[in-house]
Amino acid sequence: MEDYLEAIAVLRGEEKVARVNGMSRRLGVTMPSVTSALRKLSDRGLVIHEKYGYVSLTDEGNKLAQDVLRRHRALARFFCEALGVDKRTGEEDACRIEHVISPVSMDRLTKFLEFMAACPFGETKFPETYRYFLEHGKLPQECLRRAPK
Amino acid sequence: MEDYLEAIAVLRGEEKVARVNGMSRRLGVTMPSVTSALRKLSDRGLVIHEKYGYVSLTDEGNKLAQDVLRRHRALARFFCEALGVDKRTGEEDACRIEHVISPVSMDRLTKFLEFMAACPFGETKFPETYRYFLEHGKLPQECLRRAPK
DNA sequence: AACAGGGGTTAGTTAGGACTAACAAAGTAT
DNA sequence: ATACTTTGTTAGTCCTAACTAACCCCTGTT
Repeated sequence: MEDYLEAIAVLRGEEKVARVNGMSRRLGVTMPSVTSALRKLSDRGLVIHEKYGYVSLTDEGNKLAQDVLRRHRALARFFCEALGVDKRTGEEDACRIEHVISPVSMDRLTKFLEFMAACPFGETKFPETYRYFLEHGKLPQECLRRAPK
Repeated sequence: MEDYLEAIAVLRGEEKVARVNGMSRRLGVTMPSVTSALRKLSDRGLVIHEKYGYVSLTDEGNKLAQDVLRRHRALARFFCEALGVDKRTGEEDACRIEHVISPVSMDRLTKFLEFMAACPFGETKFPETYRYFLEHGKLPQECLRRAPK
């Protein structure tokens, strides 16, 4: 179901509106599958979908969708940028993992990306400095000192 | 299904033999679920299971189980040791992700762990040095030189 | 105004994977 | 040897999430 929410959010961003057909193609499922998913999501108060019309998200649905997207993007970045996996594969893995990873691990992974970004010149002691970063939310003094500007 | 194979391999390691009851408790499912899974796996030639008897793996089943275990252990190590996730959560995430991660990403993750382990004093330029490590299978000269012995 | 054709829906199926209830085999104790 | 307990199995049900086939809406063309 999260996939459907995510697809709606992305389509509305890319093409202004989300329709059954677009979702169907994006998700690689048939239109009846989309229709039935939308009915369920509508029952749960997450999407708005009047018959034969456009699809949009309720506030609650949007919150969920944005959260999935956040996870997706972080995972994709991790695989592609950090681990050097090709974009296609990284995206696919993000798509599957985003639904099963725990909040705790997700949080750590996000922090790891921040840590990488924060590291002056990419130089660091890993995982020692990362541990410090986790605890204090910033790099240790001696690490920052090495980075003028 | 991979979970069942994995459970058999682990139980045979821990308690010498795998039985339905043990698998049931380890996997958190009822015994009928185990029985029915075993029938399927047996049909596919992956496990050997005579009624009311012990459960074991065929060569092919064992190969698959060992592969899942390898993935599981690498993922758990990554979450726990690299990212600093608590053991419990790391294990749970490994359990779920091991079934959906692509071979490519799994390979990179494994390499990342090797990279971490190989890094003298844990000091490195990430991700630059990691990229070098990926390409050449070892740390660059100037990095090794800093590590006497 | 009729009518194609694409988008959308409904109805009905299938497959996987879990569950409960009830029964059968094995093991253990008296 | 028999009765009880534990372990396993069978049968039948449910739920989810996909699918196909067949039927609706809508719009643009002529």
